Amino acid sequence: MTSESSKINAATGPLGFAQHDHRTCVSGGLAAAEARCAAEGLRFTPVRRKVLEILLQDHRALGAYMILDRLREDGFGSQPPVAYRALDFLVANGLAHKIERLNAFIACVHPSQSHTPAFMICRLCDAVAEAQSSPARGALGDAARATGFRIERTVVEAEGVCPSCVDKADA
Amino acid sequence: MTSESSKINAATGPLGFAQHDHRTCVSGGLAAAEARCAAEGLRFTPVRRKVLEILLQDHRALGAYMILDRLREDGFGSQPPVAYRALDFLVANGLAHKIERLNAFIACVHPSQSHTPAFMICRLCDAVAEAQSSPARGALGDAARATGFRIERTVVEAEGVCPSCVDKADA
DNA sequence: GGTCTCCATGTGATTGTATAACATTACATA
DNA sequence: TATGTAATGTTATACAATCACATGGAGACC
Repeated sequence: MTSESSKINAATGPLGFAQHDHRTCVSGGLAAAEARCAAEGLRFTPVRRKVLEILLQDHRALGAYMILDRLREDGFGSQPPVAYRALDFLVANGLAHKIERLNAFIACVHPSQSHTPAFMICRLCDAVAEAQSSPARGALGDAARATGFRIERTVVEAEGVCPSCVDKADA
Repeated sequence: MTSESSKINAATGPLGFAQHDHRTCVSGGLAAAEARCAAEGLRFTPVRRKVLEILLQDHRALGAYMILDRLREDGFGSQPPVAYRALDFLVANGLAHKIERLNAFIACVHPSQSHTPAFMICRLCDAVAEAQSSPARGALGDAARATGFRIERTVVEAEGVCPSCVDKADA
């Protein structure tokens, strides 16, 4: 990673590219996950919790091996399957998302409701914001209906420049 | 690759999941690429041509190392950068697309016009159909405008079941 | 309490995807 | 012919993902 130093500081950076009190993101996210797992009889084990905590610390997508490094620092297993299994669990249960464009993962910002997420990825600072989408309502949905394709899942990711990087570029 | 045997035969399979005369796909695609490169002063070199030809043979996304194998068979260089550079050229000039969900590549079905493609990926037979999309007009565009995010490129991919696999499942 | 079973965790090894770094070749043109 | 540039080629390596198998703990059941 060559550009780590130019990245935003998550503690003061954007969530949905907006300023916010970042402390509540981690604690709130963990609490919400805990509640959801309890409600649905899922096992929110230490590794899974730790991985979600790691993801919640940044509004940015993390690669599996970055996560693995942090797991190792905290005394967890450090082989790839440890991270991938926890990530699979989190993604399967809507607590995290995979950003296909980056082959990387990010915590979900509203894990309570079921949703079809869309992402905005800043190519300058790597920040990622989650939005709602309903691709099945637009041109894609029309094409699917026309051909008889049955949509089960959609990936919607926009790459571009986030507001704060736009400002910096203009300045 | 475990599921090669269960895949459709491209020669009789769907394009946009519709039956068609597949012979014209390869020759027509190559001719269109040739014309476009000539018109824009791009160099349609032997490797680039071969890679496009390989992609045009299937309406399905091919991984880089699959492409590399076929390049080797035809006496081209067989190291990763050979394939990746040709693919970069094709993608940059709208002659092919990357399917992020699959980390794989597919020939563009209408390379003449500039467009924002969307893809429908069949999880049963791996066929991929290209459609149009205009994500900036929907919920994602609203979110981007609301936050000030400047969209430069979008990835829209739907995973599901294509019409012919739906039929087989029902039968 | 025992012990069985299931699931999660852990490890080592392997496969697949992508790029960095650098040497060489092909070609246009001055 | 000399020169600049784009394309090709090679080696090596980083990053992403999965396979196969061993271990261990939590809860169900007797």
